[in-house]
Amino acid sequence: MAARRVTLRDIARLAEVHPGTASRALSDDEKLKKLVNPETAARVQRIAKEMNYNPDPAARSLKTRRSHSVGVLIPDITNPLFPPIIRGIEDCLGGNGFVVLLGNTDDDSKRERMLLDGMLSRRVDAMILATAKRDHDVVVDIVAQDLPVVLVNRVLDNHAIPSVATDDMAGIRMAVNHLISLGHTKIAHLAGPQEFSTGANRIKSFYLTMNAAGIEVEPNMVSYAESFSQAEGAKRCRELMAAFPDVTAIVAANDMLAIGCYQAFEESGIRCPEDISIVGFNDAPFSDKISPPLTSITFPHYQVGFEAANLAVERIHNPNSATKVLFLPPELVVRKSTTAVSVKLK
Amino acid sequence: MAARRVTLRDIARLAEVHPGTASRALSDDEKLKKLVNPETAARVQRIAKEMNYNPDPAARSLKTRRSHSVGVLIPDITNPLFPPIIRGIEDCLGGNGFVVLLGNTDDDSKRERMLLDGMLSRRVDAMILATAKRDHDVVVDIVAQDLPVVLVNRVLDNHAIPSVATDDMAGIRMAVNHLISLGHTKIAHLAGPQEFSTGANRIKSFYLTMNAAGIEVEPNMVSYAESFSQAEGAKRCRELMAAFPDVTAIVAANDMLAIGCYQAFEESGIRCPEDISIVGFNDAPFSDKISPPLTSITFPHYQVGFEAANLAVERIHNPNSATKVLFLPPELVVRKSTTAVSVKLK
DNA sequence: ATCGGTGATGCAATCGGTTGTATAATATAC
DNA sequence: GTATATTATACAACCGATTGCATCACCGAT
Repeated sequence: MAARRVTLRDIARLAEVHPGTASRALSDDEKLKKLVNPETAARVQRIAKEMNYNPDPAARSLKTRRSHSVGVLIPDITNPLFPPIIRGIEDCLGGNGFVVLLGNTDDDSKRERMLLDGMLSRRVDAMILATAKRDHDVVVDIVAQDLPVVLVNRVLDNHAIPSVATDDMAGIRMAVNHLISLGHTKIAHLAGPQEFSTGANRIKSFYLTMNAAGIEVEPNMVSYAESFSQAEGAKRCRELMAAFPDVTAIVAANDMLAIGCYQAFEESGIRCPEDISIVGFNDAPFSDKISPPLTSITFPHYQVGFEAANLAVERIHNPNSATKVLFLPPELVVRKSTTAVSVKLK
Repeated sequence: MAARRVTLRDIARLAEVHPGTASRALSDDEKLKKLVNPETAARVQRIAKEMNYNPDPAARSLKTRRSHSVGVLIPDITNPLFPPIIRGIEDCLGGNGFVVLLGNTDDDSKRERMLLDGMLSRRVDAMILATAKRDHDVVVDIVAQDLPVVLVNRVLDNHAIPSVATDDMAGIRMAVNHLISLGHTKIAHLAGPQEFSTGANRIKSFYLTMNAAGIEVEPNMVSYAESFSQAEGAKRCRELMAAFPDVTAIVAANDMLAIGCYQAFEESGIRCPEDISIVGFNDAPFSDKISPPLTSITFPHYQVGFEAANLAVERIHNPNSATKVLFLPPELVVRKSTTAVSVKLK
């Protein structure tokens, strides 16, 4: 039946006040609200509730330039890393009366542009970017619009933008030190694509940690995957194993790459963890179910999303609030893919 | 800098026409557009493009009651079944100029209500419900508002609402027949919760298929899980194995339950597939990576989402279009968790 | 020359809240 | 008892696009 929506004028009429007064009585803004007599305000509020009044967001946003919505851009929701992050974002935002506009960019800047435009034109109150690329085109663009932005899962080198992420460097440090403590020294790194901050930070930390332990990294014992995919993992692992048969452990830049390695191991009859140990990164939801269960670096995905949304809300309410950069600690989850180094029988 | 947004009046001024004329020139509505002189229209359009004009959605939606956004309600994005569906929805919607408002209900009707209200008050043009519950409270509520609704991943018994899903019955039929063709006759069913249409349809199909094959299902050889979780799967599987040690195969209502069974098998030293075969449902992303890789029923998740969105768009443009109910075919993916029945050595 | 018709455009109301300013009513001060 | 604050409310413009209606120019027909 679609009964005509109840409007501010309706409740004003019932409360026998002017719409303007009614508006103030229902305002969240304390400054405005205290302009109206408490009794009148109470009456208006009661009637509004009785009538189940909901202000029209279009009308409101037309005047106020506020949409109570936040745009979220991620590479691909199909990547198991993102669902929990999104979930955190949505929970926080929803709790604050905001709604989430979601877009998948596929790391394609044309798509990203398009989605962003759509969101900007819909007057989102803030943007949360979970894209991991290191270029900041889009970011500066948004900043130029005076729109709050929060990065999630990555930070800018200069920490100029509010961000929430895990500490990639610390994570890799834990991974490497774990292997070292098991007696490994011939450790290879299967690095991710370098245009992602995650790929770049992890490789950096690998070198630093190895050096700190006094272990020299042989040239080419770090291999670069062109994507965070299983196929690339397998391919690079094959090359690595062929070039360095005496490697006893691999630090993979993420779980997908690690799983690709499993495949390469199997092909060449290498047993994991007996012959080689491997540790992943991200602790993807299935990492504990594969065989052998993968030792990995986990971090609180949900909280990362939640906190990012929190920062966004803070920024919306106070655009001049401090530019916080939050790192949530990673943790090492030891499973069955790593074990003490054994003397290889030739 | 936040340069003031360019408005319809701006381009009207530049094109030296009245805003009303400009509006018509830029309208998608052919009826309106042909009211204006083609030359004038072209000029207006050119200027609009040059000035990078974007109509304010708030203003537009205030007048037209259209928001060009669609609400999507799912139980939990963290459930691996949903990301590809969401992705399909977003791709289709985005291609049609709509934006997605996403909400996670956790199958909690209070949460669902809240999210729905938020979306309704934001004047979404349609709702897509991926919640699997069989009660239709929310649905009737939306229909009462004259708002297009599409169900995804489930259908109503009476097919009264446009929906897109896979054919649960056909899927289970394939699973059961696969086991039968491998020589199994002592087949148990680990059923899902019955308040979900998926749980209900799958159990029904199990009985039908077994009967059609002339195999009698022993009482209690169908066990009811209280949730689609690994823990429930393990628990029910233990009970089942204790009560029916001679069962040679299990049809699980979904992959999570099947994985729970793996755990139960391991506890009691039952080998899969040597001692027992098992089939899952959904083909979750990790089902091929676990050990043994799980035989499962797959269906085109992405397409299901895409088509659902398509239906929604169709409904938005023509509310009286036929109430389509689309079933996308499931497929059996045979992996290593099922094998020909072997004579058990006592 | 006049009229009806057609095509193109201008005009103005409208969608539903918000908010700066004016006004009225009451209280306080002298 | 008049002047001045103070408080509560009313008024009206406004956000930016849409659309029914009015208008006007120009056409061919009579």
